This record gives sequence, structure tokens and C-alpha cells, in this order.
Amino acid sequence: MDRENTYLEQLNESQREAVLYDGGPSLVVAGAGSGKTRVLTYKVAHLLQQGMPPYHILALTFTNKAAREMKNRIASLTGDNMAQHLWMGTFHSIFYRILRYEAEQIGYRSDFTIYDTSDSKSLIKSIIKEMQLDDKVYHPGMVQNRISNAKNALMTSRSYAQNREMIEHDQHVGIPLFREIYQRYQNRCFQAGAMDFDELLLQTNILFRDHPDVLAKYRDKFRYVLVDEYQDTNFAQHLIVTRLCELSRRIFVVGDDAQSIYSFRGANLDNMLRFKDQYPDCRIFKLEQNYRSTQNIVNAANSLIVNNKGQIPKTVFSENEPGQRINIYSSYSDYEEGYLVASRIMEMCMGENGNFSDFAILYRTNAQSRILEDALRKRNIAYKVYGSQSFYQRKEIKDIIAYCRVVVNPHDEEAMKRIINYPARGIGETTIKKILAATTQHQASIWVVLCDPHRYNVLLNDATVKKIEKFCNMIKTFIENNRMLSARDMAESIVRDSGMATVIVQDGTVEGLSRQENLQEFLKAVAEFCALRNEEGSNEVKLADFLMEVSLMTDQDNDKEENTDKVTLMTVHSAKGLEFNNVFIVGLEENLFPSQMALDSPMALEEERRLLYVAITRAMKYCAITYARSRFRNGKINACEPSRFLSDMDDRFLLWDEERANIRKRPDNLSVGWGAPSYRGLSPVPERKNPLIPLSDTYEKTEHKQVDSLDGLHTGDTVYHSRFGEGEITALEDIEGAGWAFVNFKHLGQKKLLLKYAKLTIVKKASV
DNA sequence: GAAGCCCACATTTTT
DNA sequence: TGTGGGCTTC
Repeated sequence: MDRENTYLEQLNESQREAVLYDGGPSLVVAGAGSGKTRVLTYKVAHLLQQGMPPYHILALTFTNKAAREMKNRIASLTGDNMAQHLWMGTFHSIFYRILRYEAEQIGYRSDFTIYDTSDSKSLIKSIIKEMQLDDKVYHPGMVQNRISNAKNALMTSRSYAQNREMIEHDQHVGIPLFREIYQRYQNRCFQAGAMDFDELLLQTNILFRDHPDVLAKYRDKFRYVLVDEYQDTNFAQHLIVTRLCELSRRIFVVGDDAQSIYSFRGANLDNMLRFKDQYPDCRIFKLEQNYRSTQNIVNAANSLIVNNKGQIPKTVFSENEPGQRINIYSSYSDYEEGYLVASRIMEMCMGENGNFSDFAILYRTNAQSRILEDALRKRNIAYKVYGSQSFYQRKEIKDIIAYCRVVVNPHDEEAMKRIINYPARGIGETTIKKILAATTQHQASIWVVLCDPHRYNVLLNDATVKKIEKFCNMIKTFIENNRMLSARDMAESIVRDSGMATVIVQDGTVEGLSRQENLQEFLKAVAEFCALRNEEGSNEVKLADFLMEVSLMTDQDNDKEENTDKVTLMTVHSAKGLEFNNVFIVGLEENLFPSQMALDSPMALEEERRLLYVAITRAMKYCAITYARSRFRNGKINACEPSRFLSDMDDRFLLWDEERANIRKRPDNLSVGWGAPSYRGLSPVPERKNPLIPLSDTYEKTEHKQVDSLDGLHTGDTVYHSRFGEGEITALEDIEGAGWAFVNFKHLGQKKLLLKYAKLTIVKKASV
């Protein structure tokens, strides 16, 4: 009891109300930084404290990481090991677990494996090819999206084919055969004993729809259902939750409509907006006090988001210190933007603000990271980029996982294709093609055909048949051994006996070495997984168990170097749910943020706006927003206009200029342009009111003349180029009457420039 | 069957 | 710019 009182004291009034309320469906509308996770955590802890057994509680999150963290927090609140037995995890991992158990009911085998996005894509590509369709018309990415949307809307390939509206639509937009592709895709997945991510949810719905007894069982099992990030659930997820709670009506969902940023993946904000129509007797709790950010940051974010329509009315406020206004910085190019951000971070770190790890740079697209990385590196600022290439996306990791998948489920076509000739064993493309053709023709899985090619009339020469036989025997041995061995031993055996180890060790290149390390890392992860499970009481941890875990993992889930002092670089999407003392949001330009793709749709535009809202509200103490006037994109320089979102925000919370003095004093910041825009959304291009040190101007005013020929230039002179910055001339040359300069740029190294176009200015003459 | 070359291409991505 | 896919070549 004491313990309970202590933790209830840690909540504010509305938080506590939400935690204590037990009268039916609850919706917690939680503004950014208002303690959403806290409420969820305490709610679960409270339920446990009230005597509800943990295995009756289902808590659904959006990431494995969120689930893990919440579990840990609950464990430390309740102080016992009850948290371990909670059903807490992502929709996908929870229902994967349930579907494996109930596989028979829906006609699958319990060893079915998961196709990740690239597996699906690759399958779709091969289907399009098989059907001899034009992949310009049937663009694989588009097809994949469309299948995903259909599944999210619970439309199976069969119901799709029977849906007149869909058929007519497809005919109208010139993809009449889409339904055939979907059908084949579905068959092939089924034959392979594989489900893609969306299929997991679809099949769960089918399971609950067609098997009332099973549904009843899980309704009884899950007496309390909690959902985090409800604004980002799709229809399939929504329906699963609805079904489970229909009788108990003990549903507790938490979300923030202003932070819905995944509609492009089928998330449907309506699930949340219509909660009160769905449950007329529900209670709605609003968490409006933001504990994370300064007043200025909260106010600025609010002034942005009011421009959106269709929200749940709420007033997010902060009682923290007022804080600084949001700095808006403009720069002349993306390059300078990076320089500016790096300089600011350096400057702030030199001051009292301390650690690099207190800083995050957020951008709209991953492609923006490179230039920022360069700038940070030049300043010797340690950084970490999230979300670029995840551990599990690396080739060698995908290879070893593919082996694991084949051992658990040899029918898994995509995994099989991946490894059948890796390491090379002379089973080439032609052979695989023939096998696959037989596969489709006889409606048999790839493994069935491989084991007996002759029976399926695959025409192969004797040598190939031998090779396939040998391969199959290897896999059969693995499968046999897998019955006895633990996941750990099995994984090691696969690496060793498949020949992967040999191939990778032989490769003496740098990449080879890193591959070796990654494989080691993987084996270590398997070992750790086994050890952990053993500690939790499982005596024999099998490969399938590990695979189940790993198939639904992303790189977000394994932060390693957590406590190192590094600046965080990530997309705004992946920053959701995180917080940093100091946040830089870069690239606030039309066509970038908001994205070009969003411009013709008001809905999409609102989502972009929410995205910026998310970005701003990550900041606790300090926030800066930058935009560039020109940006290098798709191989050329584009002129940019500042984002409309800048003019959405109330100027009272922004600081459009100033604070430049300290940076501008630095001698080496010549490549940084400090525009002081008078922009307030009216004029499309901000004018510089006070050109403090705009580059070109500086040089003109300080009597540095532009040079466009060899006259007056000497080796050793220091010159300035508007995009490349400062550099020293290493050589001059006259080629067929045109003057060329070889310049060693400070940041970019050697470049060869045609003087006529390069518009160099002399910064300093060589002192001879 | 692997390496090399050229061309087209280019959001966001908790699962 | 940089990457990935498809094609050609050895």
C-alpha cells in the first residue's frame, strides 16, 4: 500500500485520475511531453497492485524498445517479477506469438516465418517478371504499397478480386492486373509458409472473426487492454483491439492526435478521433501540462499546430522557465547550414551547456545527414546517425538470418533464394529460374521441388542435380540437428558448416573484416538471447524462438553505445518519443519540409505540419530551426524558399536573427552566411536586412575582387568560392585559352576549376 | 558466375 | 551526388 501511495504521488491530478479510473473505456489525450508513458506505466503498475495477474494484461506499444523500457519501469515500480509475465509488446510481436500458437486454426503451420519489406518486394518483383508485365507500369514499390493498404483494410486477395470498386479503380488507372499480382503474391507467401508484416494483423483478424471459441479464449485472457500511440494504429490493429475489448470494455488507449505522423503507412487518426463515438460512455482524460520543454518551445509549437484543422481541442502549456525563443537561422547553402549548426553546437558546448549528447539534429530526409556529418567531422564533434543502415539490414546478417529461416522453415522461398548459392556452390540463376518455374506450375514450395527436381520435370544436367542434392542434404542435416541443438549452437553450426565463415574469413578486404565482426556480433546476440531466456526459466532456447524475436526487430531496438557523448542525427520520424536538451531542426524549406510530395494534398500537408510539431517538441531547453537558400539535391543545386511553416508560427516565440556576433568573430567562418531575414511569410524570399557577413557581400565590400582569368592570380593565393569555401591555389594552367585553377579547398580538398565560371575571389595574396 | 559498367533514380518507415 | 539494378563482358 505504501508503495502505491508513493507512486501515485508522483502523478499530477489528471494523470492520477486516468490511472485510478476503472469505469470503462478510457482515452488519454496526451500532449507532447505531458507524461504519456508515465501514465501508461503507472496504470499497469496500478492494475498489478490491485491484484490483477500480469498475464491478464495486454499492453500494446509501437516499438519493441518502448515495450522493453516500460516493462523495466513497471518492474522497478512494483518491485517484483510480475512485469515479466505481462503481455507487453508490439502488435506484431504479440500477435505473431498468438498466431504461431493458433496456426492450425487458420491453416498455417506454426513454424511459419516472416517476410520483411525487402523480401516482399523481391517476391513482387519476381511475380511481375513472371507475368511479363512492365515494371514501369506495375512499379514494385507501388504494388507493394497497394497490397499493404489492402491488407490494412482487411481486404484479402480474394475479396479484392471480388470488389467491383477496386477492379474499376485499377482498370481506370491502368493496372488491371494488380489483383492477379496480389493473388499470386498471396499464394506464394502461403506456399512459402511466410507472412509479411501486414499479414500478421490480417490473419489475426481472420482468426478472431472465424473462430469465436478462439476469440472467446483471448477475450478471457486479456482482461485489460492498453494501447500506446493510438493515433498511429491502422484499421487492422484497431479492429483487433475492438474485438478483444468488446465484452470487457476495459480498454485504455493513449495518444496524441497532434503527433500522428504515420498515415503514409496506413495509420488512421480516425481510430482515435472516433473513440468517443465508438464508446459513448468513455472517459476522456486530457494531459495538457508539458513537463519537458520551456514555455517558449511549447508556445511556438502550439502556434504552429493551430493551423491544422480537425484536432481534439486541448491546450498544452508549460510551467517550466520561459526559456529562449526559437532561433531561426538562414544560410546560403546546405553546406553552410551544416557549418552553422556545427559551429553553434561547438559554441554551446564550450559554454555551460556541456555535452554533445545533449544535442540532436533532426531532418526530414535521410539524405540530409551526409552534409551535416561532414560539418561535424570537421569540427571534431562526435555524432551518431540513427536509422541509416540497421544492423539487421546488413548483407551478412540477412544472409545468416536467411539460413536460420530456412532451417526453421525450408519452404521460405525468399530466404532460400538468398542462400542457395551463397556461398557459391554452382547453383546459378538459370537453375533457380527453372526450379521456380516448376514451383509455380505445380503449386509446390521451393523446398519440395529442390528435394526432388526430377519429379517436377525440372530439366537439369547431372552436375547440377548433384549440387542441389548436396545442398539439400546440408539443409536436412541442419534441420535434423536443430531438433537437438540450442539456438546458440545451431547458429554457430550454420555459420561454420554452411561455408559462410570460410568465405568471409578469406575475404581480406576492409568490408570483409567488418562482415566478420558483424557475424561475431550476431552470434553474440544469439548467445545473449539464449542466456537471457535461460535466466527467465526456459530450459531449451530454440532457433525458432530467436528468429521470432529477430524477425520483428529493427535497429532502433539495439542501442549499444548509449552513454557515449555524441550528437544525435536522425529523421524527425525516428525522433518521435525522444527528448533532447538542445534540438536543431534543419532544412525548413518548401519542397523539403513540407516535402514536395505533400504539397498537393491538404491532409498530407497537415501531417507535415504535425511532423514539425513533433520535431519542435523534442526540445527541452533550446531549439533552433535552419533553412538554406540553396540546396544540393539530385545532383544539382536548387534554389530554395523558406518553409511556409516558419510563417505559421507566431513571431513572439521566434528569434529571427541575432546572437551571431560570437560566431561571426571567428576567423574561419567565412563560408557561413548570416542572413538577417525580415521574412514574415509574406515575401516569398527573405531579404537580408542587415547583411552581417553575407559571403559575397563581404568580399565585395572588403575590396576583394572577383577574378575570372589568370591575370593577377598566383600559386599560393587564398581564394574563396561561393560553394566550396576557402582554398589555396596549388596550380594555374592555361588550356586552349581558358584559365584553370587547381585549388586545394580547406574542407573539400583538391578541385579543378574553370576561372571563367568559378567566380573566385581573392582572400589573401601569397606572401612571397 | 563474378566483376565491372552504365543508366536511371531519388520521402518519411516504430513492424 | 550516390546508389542500386540490369546488362555486358571475361
